[in-house]
Amino acid sequence: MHHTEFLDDLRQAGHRLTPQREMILQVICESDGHLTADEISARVRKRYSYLNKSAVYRALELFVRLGLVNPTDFGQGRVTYEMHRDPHHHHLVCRRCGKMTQADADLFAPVEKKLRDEYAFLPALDHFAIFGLCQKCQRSGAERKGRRSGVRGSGAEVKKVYR
Amino acid sequence: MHHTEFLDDLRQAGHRLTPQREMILQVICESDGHLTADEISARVRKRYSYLNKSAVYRALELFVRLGLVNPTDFGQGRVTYEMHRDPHHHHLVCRRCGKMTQADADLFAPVEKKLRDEYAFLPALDHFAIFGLCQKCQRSGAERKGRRSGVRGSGAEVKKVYR
DNA sequence: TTTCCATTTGCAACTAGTTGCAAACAGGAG
DNA sequence: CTCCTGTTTGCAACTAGTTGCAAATGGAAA
Repeated sequence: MHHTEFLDDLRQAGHRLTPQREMILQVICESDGHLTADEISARVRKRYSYLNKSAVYRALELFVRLGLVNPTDFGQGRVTYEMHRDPHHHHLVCRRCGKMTQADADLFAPVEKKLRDEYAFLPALDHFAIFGLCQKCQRSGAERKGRRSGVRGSGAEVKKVYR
Repeated sequence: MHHTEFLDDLRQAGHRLTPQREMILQVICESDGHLTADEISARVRKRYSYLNKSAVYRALELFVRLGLVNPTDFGQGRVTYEMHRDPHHHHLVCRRCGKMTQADADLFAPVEKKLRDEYAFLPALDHFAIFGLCQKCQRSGAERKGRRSGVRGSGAEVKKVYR
């Protein structure tokens, strides 16, 4: 998959093909991992004199809107981006050891069905980062120090930023 | 439910009961909606001379960790907080008109089961904000302007920050 | 009641990301 | 090829949130 494949997508959708956008897309396309906005800037600037950070964020926003790129927030205080590739996947992130694994695209199929059928809501359930405990950390952790009443909380600690 | 109920929770968990923490918890407890960190600061300061923003963020992080408070990121560039109350709920947010509705706590039950059984992963699936299109906006929108290949994308636009 | 120390606060400097606006420019029309 | 206009960029100032550190303090122990 070469980034030039996508350049027509841009123009066809009525957007302009600027060198900044092309370089940014190229950099993301050449990487097979998750890149932060800052990493993308750095890589582009190796080849292209200067590039403003607003342009990077605005280009990323556009690519995400067009479905070319997927953003993921792993809760490290910065969002990462990767090319959208099929088949889709979700990320399972262990809150204790940080280990990351992948889960199938169809994980949320029953949720999607329920939301459509019972709530008449068409959800966007692409590509989530799901926090929790991996197998190893479930075993090692004694953690659940019971609370006075069983009322509050499902138990799992919920970290800050999620969507 | 009065905020003093929770003060023992703090101490029992080995944390100190400071006036800042008490006032912050009280403010969240007295509100039945979602408050931003800034709104919380403002409300506390009406009663308590001064309060630093670091203290607010650190207190909120603690309350979230203890399961007293739920954070939600509605994608407006700031996280909101509310008391954790049972029964639980999730938020459905329309990406076009912004309308917000609630969904049942058990929405993710099948996902949780699958992750436990097939991935040996214990997820924290409390209290999500799910983006998509509400019934009205599904009807009104012609939007899906077909793409060259059916390959990429589930269709739904994925906004920036999600977890 | 006083002492003590780990925890917590305030502060200031920092990072990630956003926004409004003027200048630059992609790309279509003449 | 040149002109034109709406789009996009660069910039600077801004917001939300984080971090390291010194000073203050909750609360346990003497």
